[in-house]
Amino acid sequence: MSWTDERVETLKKMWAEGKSASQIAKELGGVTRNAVIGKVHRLGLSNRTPAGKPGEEAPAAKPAEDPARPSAAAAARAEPAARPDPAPAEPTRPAAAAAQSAPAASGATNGAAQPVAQPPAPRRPVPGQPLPPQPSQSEISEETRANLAALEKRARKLTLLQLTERTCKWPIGDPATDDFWFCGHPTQPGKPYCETHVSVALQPMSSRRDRRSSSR
DNA sequence: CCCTGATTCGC
DNA sequence: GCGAATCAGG
Repeated sequence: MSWTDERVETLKKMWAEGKSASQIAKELGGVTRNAVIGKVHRLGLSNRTPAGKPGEEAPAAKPAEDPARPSAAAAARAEPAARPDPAPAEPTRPAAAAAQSAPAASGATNGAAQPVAQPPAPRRPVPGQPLPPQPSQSEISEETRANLAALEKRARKLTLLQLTERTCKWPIGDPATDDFWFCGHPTQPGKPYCETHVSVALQPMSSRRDRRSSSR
């Protein structure tokens, strides 16, 4: 793969937007983040990270870093309440993450899975009242729920910025407060969540398999 | 460990 | 010019 004018332009645009080299590399395809970084340097557009290397002068400005990030809290608080997919690292193409995870999960299982469970985002762990009445808690077994509770306590408490393809993106806590983080445990290959959260996010087709065989 | 960008150097 | 290998910080 070569650096066509088009690809270079995409590179420039994304780099200016504060995208990381690995993100750009994935977007372009056919190149590694090293290639992207190398190209960035050859193009002359460099200064971006304050923590680059010692022995150099102190950077003057750090643009595109903040303006692209602060939407993290907003995006996180808006999405997870409705759907267990905060679309963490793709502000440009929110549909990409969903389109990527959903089919992958449904195809990986038995071809019959659908996002049904909702993350416990709006819930708050209150001492003395750990489990308020929740009639619409889907069809998650008590065992699984206990499993989740235990898992959340062991969460790595990753921030939005630390999420990658291999960190579980299950939101935990209340996005409106700072009691909010992401599970962060290793994901199942090709899936957005860890094994436990995959089991609650992507449930197999409903428990009703009774078919009235009219024929005969 | 995971991530990030920076630099080097053989191609 | 290119980018893998390596380095270095978080």
